Amino acid sequence: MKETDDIRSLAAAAQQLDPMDRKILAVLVEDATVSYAELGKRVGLSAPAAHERVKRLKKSGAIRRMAALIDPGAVGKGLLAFIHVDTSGWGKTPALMAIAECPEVEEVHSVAGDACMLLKVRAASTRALEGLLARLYDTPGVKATRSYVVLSTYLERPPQPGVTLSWPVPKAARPAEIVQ
Amino acid sequence: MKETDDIRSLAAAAQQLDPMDRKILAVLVEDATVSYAELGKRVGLSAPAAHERVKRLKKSGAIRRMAALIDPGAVGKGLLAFIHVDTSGWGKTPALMAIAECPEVEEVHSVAGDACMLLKVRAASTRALEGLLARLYDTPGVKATRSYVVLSTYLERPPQPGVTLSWPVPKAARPAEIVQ
DNA sequence: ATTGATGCTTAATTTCATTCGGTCAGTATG
DNA sequence: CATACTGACCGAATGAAATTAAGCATCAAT
Repeated sequence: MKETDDIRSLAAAAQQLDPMDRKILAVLVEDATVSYAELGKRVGLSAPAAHERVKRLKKSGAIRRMAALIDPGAVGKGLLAFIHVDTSGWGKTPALMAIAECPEVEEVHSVAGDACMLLKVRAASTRALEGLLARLYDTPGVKATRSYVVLSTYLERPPQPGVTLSWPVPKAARPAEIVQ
Repeated sequence: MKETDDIRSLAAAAQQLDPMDRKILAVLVEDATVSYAELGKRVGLSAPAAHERVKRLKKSGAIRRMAALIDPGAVGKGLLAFIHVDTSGWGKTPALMAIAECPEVEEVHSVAGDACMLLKVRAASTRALEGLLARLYDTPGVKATRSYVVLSTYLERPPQPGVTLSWPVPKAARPAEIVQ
């Protein structure tokens, strides 16, 4: 039996995405409402085959879930901001993580660089943003915050399956090759 | 006829989300695969009524689209970074906007604060991130960049329909009330 | 060569989306 | 007030799509 490098085979098995899988992902990331017949037609497969692939992609975790992407403005959350949080000591305290329960908070990352934590926040108003900042400063360990309020958004999309294969050589940018 | 404040009625008509709409959005943001019968059951509506609501939410733009949310690791993009870009002059040049074509670039915002542009980038490796930075520095008008590489992500989700109604009064945090 | 596994196909079945009247409450209008 | 209109809902019916089933080709390993 060929049981080499089994250590990461669990992850590897789940990540073996052939070109067909990538094509399917590319379609579904853009529009998850296509019928399996239509999806199959676009990638060159029958409906049940496409269905089988999608089922596998879901089970493996490559597709986390199908979601409705809503217009923040429509739900009255027109203000977007990124907040850098400096903490004293280790940032990931339960008290700080608790803000993740606010529906305003969309992302929480720990980052390398001069900030400990980075938050993406979408609120109804500057008043609401102030409320969130007040809550942040109330949290033990929070030393300082720097807010970057978004003036306008030119691009915002979920993770894409595509990867740029060749980057331009510095000082001579030419069209980049893209896969999927 | 009651034609008061018609100026913003175009937007207003599209944003009149009653509590039922919010409930529907809350369900669909989490799982867009539920049947209309199931959706109706969860919000207290018949299948056709739920269907009608969703159709209206789509048409009004409150629901932008249904999308598959994929695991970045599964497609080999394990590196996430936020890049602040300082530009000389006005940031939104066609040359700078062109990087939006890279599938690595997920977000492009102009922000208030000490950075002109803010990018959210997901790449396969530090090598790929370097390639993107190289391309950035090749772009006319780009003065400097600061990269914040994400060490770990604790929360990452699409826009939520919910809004926090009452923020804790400073220096006395109590459980926040949340609608939907 | 034979077996087993994988991945596909077409065809059949079942579930669900969508359409179609018809009812009810609220609201303007004669 | 009564009437007509509008908007939102429901149950039933129809049509489309998801899902299952059965059979076939390819490939790897015995």
